[in-house]
Amino acid sequence: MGYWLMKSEPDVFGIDHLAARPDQTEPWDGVRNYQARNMLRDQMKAGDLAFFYHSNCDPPAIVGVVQVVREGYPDATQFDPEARYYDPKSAPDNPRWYRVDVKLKRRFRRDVTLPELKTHAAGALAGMPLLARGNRLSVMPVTPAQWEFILSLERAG
DNA sequence: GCCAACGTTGGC
DNA sequence: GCCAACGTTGGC
Repeated sequence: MGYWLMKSEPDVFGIDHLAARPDQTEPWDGVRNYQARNMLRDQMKAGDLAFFYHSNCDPPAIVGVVQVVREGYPDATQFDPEARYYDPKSAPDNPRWYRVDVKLKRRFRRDVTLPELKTHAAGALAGMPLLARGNRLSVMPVTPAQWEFILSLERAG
């Protein structure tokens, strides 16, 4: 089973929005970066777990866990001229962008903030893309060891 | 609100 | 194919 981290801005679509959705499930759409697209399309499997990360807020933090409940399929918003994420260069017979469906698994007992994560950047979380300078990937892999360590941080707080 | 980092675009 | 210009991300 794979582990991931997925970023979203709480003002746009935060964990509260996900919690309010029917069946607490939502398509994770609007990803318009090829590296992230490849992970959504090719690597994320049903049953995989992901940290839900709030970005562009104070403080940025991991706030919960979601589960992939539908594997990669074409992101319909790319074909909708009214949609914010419309991509006129993407052809319906050869979709450029993909999404997965995620379901809220649980909220963290407490937020595990980016500053807290950073205190382990040279230790247990070394090499984590989230902590790399200038990182902008909105979907990224998490190793099993990193996953367990972050859960231990949550429990320790 | 600022700005560094990064990906994409498009002229050549 | 190079690279400058531009737009976006996201921490601060």
